Amino acid sequence: MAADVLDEVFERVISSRIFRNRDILSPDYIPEKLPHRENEIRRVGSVLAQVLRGSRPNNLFIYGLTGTGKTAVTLYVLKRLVEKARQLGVRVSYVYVNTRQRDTPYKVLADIASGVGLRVPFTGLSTAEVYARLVRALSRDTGFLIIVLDEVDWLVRRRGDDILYKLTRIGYELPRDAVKVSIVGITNDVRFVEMLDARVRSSLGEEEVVFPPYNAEQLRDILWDRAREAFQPGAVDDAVISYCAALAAREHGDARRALDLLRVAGEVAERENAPRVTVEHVKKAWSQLERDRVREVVRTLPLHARLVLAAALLATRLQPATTTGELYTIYRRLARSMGLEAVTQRRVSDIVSELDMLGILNARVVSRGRYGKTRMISVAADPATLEEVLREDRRLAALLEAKAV
DNA sequence: CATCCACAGGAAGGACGGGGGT
DNA sequence: ACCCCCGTCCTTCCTGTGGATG
Repeated sequence: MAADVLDEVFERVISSRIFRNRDILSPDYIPEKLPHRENEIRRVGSVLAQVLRGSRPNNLFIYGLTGTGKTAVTLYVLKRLVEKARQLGVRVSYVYVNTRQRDTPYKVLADIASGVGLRVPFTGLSTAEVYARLVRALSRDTGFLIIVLDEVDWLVRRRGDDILYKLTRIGYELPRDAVKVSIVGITNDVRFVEMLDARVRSSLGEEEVVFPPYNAEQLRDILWDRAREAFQPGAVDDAVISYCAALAAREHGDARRALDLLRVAGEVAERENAPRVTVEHVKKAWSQLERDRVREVVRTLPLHARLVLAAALLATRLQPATTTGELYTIYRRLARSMGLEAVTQRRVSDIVSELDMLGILNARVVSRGRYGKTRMISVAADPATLEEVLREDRRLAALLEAKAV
């Protein structure tokens, strides 16, 4: 009997009425065509193509909001460039590091090192030692190396621009006939340059390309482009695509979100054994994506951060926004009732900032004149989802049960 | 118009656990 | 075995500040 159930599942997956090739909608997929990014491809390409003439490309800075195709365009250009270079007998390689996931100087250097075939332990060495080894390895290398630092604003915000400075100067440490290194910095934050040391700024900003967000119409083109290959004929219609595009356009034209949305909508439809994807499926997908995101974030939060979150949740039951001081009072009460030593208000302030950056809380600084300067803190994520995730911890569930704040 | 609130947020550093090189 | 380094949380101490109030 169990076999019959499984057979049914297998059959459904194999002969999907929805998907033809789901991978085409995956976030890692680099498509052959990038609609509405022709100008950007041309600009990035003409900077990096200098290697084909045997000269080091200028360092390049790419700005644009999330999901505007910065990463896709960069990787697309590099992939094509490496192919072309090989035909011409030019040695070109590149290393891609997402500094949001690899958010310390050590990890970034270690990734670059392993990208050029150097084995580096993931901890234990000093950063200076990894740098020295990297320099040694590069000294023996020839050709061109392009280092892509994606979401580099995260790294700089948290760790400063020291490694950026070092990396932009790595060429001076190498023999003249060794590899020529170029840096491509990608950032979501336009004001990011202001955080940089003037020397880094001028070095990294030798060339700049700005990626404008997509509008709903462009998003539709992008979605259709992928949907045609990813879905079975007739499995999606224009209403579904337009709806995805509209939702994503509202989120500053984020194509990644749009594609995620479409993929998950397809998955929902498949699970329901529906003949095709509907707008309802997209709506479900939207909330599922949000839940996944919140769950993922909350799960990795340290205990006191979760307590702060619980405190914020309790506070919003009474009022839309809470000051830092009020939040701290509630938090302290929660901590004490759990028999925990409360962390300082300074620490809670940092936790709030982190939660704000993660999009779980909203915190904006306001001045209330005589009544001081503080932050008004509110819950940004869906409260019900948040509560559900927090309740996975039994002790927190008990705290959230309490009516009185 | 100066004052002064209630914090913001920078700087320095420490405890601790996970992991080196030699 | 020894000492070293890093990242994560956290503390302590600190200077800075927008604008209602007196």
